[in-house]
Amino acid sequence: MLYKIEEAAQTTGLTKRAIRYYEQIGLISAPERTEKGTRVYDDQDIERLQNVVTAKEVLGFSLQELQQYLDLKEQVKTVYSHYQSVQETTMQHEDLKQISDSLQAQIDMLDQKINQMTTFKTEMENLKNQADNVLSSFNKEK
Amino acid sequence: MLYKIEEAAQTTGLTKRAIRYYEQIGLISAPERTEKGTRVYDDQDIERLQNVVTAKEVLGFSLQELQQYLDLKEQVKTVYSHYQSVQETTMQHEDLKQISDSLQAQIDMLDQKINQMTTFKTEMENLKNQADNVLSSFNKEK
DNA sequence: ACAAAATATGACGTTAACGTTAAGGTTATA
DNA sequence: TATAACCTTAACGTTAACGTCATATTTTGT
Repeated sequence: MLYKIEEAAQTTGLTKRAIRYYEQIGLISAPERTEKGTRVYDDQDIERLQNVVTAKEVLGFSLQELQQYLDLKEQVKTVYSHYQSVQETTMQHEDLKQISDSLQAQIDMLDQKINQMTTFKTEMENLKNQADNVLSSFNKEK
Repeated sequence: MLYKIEEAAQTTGLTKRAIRYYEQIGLISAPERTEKGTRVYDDQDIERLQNVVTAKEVLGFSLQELQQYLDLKEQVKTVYSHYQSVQETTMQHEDLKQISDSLQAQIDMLDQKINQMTTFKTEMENLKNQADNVLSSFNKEK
């Protein structure tokens, strides 16, 4: 399936302006264009956009941070797809270790956030129980 | 222990400007002042500041959203502490149900985010394994 | 084929969340 | 006690992340 920017906006929940902006700052790669310059998005493009939206919402990253996060993912995929010829490329042992370390840092950070969120959630659940207690004692008195 | 704004900034990782700004927009309550107007923070103040910082980082909320989140918590605490006299106050059954529903909405949202984050984490772990695989095959060849 | 609707590229506007500087009071310390 | 280091408010500056025209092309429905 192919989509123009309006449909892309609808399905991702972004505005057209935001999509163009993301393209402009390099957060997403430029999609194909028609002969005369109209942007055309395929399913993979849409999927990536969705991914960006979700990551932004969930991780609470700025677009810059998001950029780095996505770049890191891209790097690993590149490395892995060129796996066989990796010795011949400019990819150095050091670079790979760098990537691995960055990934570990991201994992640790996610872990921390997940733990903190779980704590918040527990707190909220306690609060809700308190509220519901008051509510039920309310109902008894009727 | 009592702190002036500089120390409060150091221990929370915020800037002095940010702390004053948070007070200004009502995100945190105004601390005590000395005779001549210097802000003085006690341990509870600091703890609340820390809480704000963590919540902002982890939840990725805007200060407005954070405001509502904190207000909700405050509401429940107020309700619960006035529990016995709740019938005599202006607190209506409807209001309580409203609060309970808001809390549930927050809980659901946290749950979604936790799930998504866990997904992201798993993805990162897979990527790291890939990177480490390449690394170890690198080492074997030496 | 032509009007209406959608798209493209500027360019300026807006809001949140502070940063920074200025001009004064205050507190600590040598 | 003076003076450096810190505090205060006020006001203007800055950056990110778009919103909102404006103007020109393109695409689409009839």
